[in-house]
Amino acid sequence: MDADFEKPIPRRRRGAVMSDVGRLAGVSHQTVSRVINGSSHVRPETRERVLAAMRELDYRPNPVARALVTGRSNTLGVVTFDTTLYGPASTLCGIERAAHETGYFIIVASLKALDRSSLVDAIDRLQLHGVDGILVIAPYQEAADALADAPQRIPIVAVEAGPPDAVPLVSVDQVAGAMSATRHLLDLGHETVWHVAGPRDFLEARQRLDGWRSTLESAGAEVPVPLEGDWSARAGYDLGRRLSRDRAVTAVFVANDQMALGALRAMHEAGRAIPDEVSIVGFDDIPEAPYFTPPLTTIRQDFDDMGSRGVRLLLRTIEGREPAAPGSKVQPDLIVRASTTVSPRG
Amino acid sequence: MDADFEKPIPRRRRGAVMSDVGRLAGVSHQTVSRVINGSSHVRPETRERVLAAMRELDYRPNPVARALVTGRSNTLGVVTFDTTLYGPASTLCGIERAAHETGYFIIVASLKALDRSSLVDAIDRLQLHGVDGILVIAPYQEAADALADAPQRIPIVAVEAGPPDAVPLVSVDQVAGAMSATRHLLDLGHETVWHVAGPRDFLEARQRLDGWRSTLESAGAEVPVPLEGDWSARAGYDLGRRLSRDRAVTAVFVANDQMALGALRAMHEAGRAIPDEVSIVGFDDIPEAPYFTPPLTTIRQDFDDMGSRGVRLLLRTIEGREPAAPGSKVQPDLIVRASTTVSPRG
DNA sequence: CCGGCGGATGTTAGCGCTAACGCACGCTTT
DNA sequence: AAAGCGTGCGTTAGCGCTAACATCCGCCGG
Repeated sequence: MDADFEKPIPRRRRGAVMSDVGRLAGVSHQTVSRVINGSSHVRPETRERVLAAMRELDYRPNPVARALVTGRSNTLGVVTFDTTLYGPASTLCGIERAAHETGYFIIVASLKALDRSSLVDAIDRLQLHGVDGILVIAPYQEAADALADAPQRIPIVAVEAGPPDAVPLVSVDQVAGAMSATRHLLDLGHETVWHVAGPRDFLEARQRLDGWRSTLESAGAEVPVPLEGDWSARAGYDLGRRLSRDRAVTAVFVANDQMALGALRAMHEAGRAIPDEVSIVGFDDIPEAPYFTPPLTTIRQDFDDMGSRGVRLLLRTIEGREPAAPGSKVQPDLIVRASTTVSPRG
Repeated sequence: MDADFEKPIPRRRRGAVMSDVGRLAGVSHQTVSRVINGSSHVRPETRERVLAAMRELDYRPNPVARALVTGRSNTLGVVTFDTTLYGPASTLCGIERAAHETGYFIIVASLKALDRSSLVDAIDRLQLHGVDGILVIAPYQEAADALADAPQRIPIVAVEAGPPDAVPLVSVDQVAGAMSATRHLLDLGHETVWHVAGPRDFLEARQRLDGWRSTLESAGAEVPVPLEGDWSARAGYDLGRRLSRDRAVTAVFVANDQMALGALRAMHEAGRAIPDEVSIVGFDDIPEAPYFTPPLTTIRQDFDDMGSRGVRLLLRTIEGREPAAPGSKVQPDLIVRASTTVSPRG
């Protein structure tokens, strides 16, 4: 007993805790807490002493303990599905950067399957883990549906694509992008434009398809049957071969740059000159696009920016300002390079 | 007092907690804890009742509270530096997948600067946040140095590259990869092989450089002055233009596929036929490499696998089996495609 | 001269969980 | 039959922090 009493210093395996700081500064742990949380009711002199003690002990508050009591963790959850695709990967990167700048951590939950239960499950797990808000990068129909009727106990923002009105959404205007790609080709004198679409369960793929179709229709051009790929260069190649056999094809709008690369390759192998015989437009403007053979005309999406805008929106919601901000939609840019030119029949 | 006694149900804003489950099952909250943690000292019948109560209340344990008391969080930290590069992005993806499969969460801290303090800082923040272990993807010299003398209170594993012996390392044998690339070119009859290297502060860039140089030296070939790029297609293009002006250049080993793409483009523009006049080998085997013009001969690295092996190693260390496993090094594969052929002077 | 008020601080309760011990019970051992 | 021991639970302390209240003190007006 006495022995215990003689050594009041409980040697911790971890760093100093709040009461250690308090003891050294001659105040209670609560005053230390006040200093940390910027309470105004602390005498400047006391504050200084506490700050000095914190420095001396190299004290850092324990976020886990704080999270337990406040229910807030300074952590944002991100639900994503396939981080190797250029879009999601860049978006994630932008999110991370933006979160980091505002002092938040990012915790990632990736989906194993594309069904609704796995999306709900991921949101659930993140929530349980104490995140303050969630960003969802899951631009396909199932996810959007699931998101629309998921129980939302904490703020959620969808990035890239999502259900129309259920949650705030930060996205690029896919329809407008597809329209300007198609219009660009039409303006070059092509009678019509073929389309290599993305997987039909991807919202973006559908929107690009819609933009393409409507532009063709309103221009009175024939609407060819669209082909459907899986975003990969391989799919673009396979589909490109099909297209290369049809001499009527002079212009193709491909739903992303990787598939466009494959298409470029297929055309080249088939002896179809690009852009002289066939013009091709991609979508995304990946960093490599200017170095394709030929350099690819494409639609630029700023994923990085989208990520950071998503974070800012989410943070605003969390901080309680806007209860349900509507989100925002950015216009993409057409980047004209060497893969498109006037129609050979013009 | 009596009023309080009458309403023992404290309506919670969040879900049920352990004692709610206990109350419903007619046991103490501790017994619920035992059931959850699989203690053997619970009667099967009691266990069933607890399980039923959990199901009825849709109870899920609070990981934050658990983390506070155990000091373990089922969360792994990942320190990364630029997730848009193919390598780190894929590795991160592999890590995420592997972690997810074993029930761990991933929390990401990306470095803003490439100096040592920011690496130490990132590790620190992750640690504070309660992660159980950390994976570092920071394949450049500064980071390796910082890692080597960082205070390691929790298990750390380096992935892709790191300090030789300070921490367990999971990596691909870069030197061997560079050697097989260079040897491939030499075997095709090229007198020597030029090199477009990565940034010199990247460990991988140096190792590839070393492998290239040593192969040339041991073959008695002349060692040209290597060029240094920043991994981007643009750099590959700029450097490729330089190389294209020198008619002596018939074989180039480029340190990654993106730069190789730029080099391909530059050669093409300069009218240098590939592979007939100039052969080019890349490194990484990104998914688009087979669709370049021409399809790129390259060295395949399995990043995804590396990520998951990193996680497994880390988990083994955390679980306390191997205290300091040495890590492992995988051999990369040479993938021969159409960008290389026999020397035009052969 | 005293009640009152508000600024600066301390004390007390938890947040939801696990660890450590306590204790009754039934069974074996000497 | 007394002592021992393992099983199946309950009780009690925290983990490190914040929120809410309690307390002290100096200064004001009535």
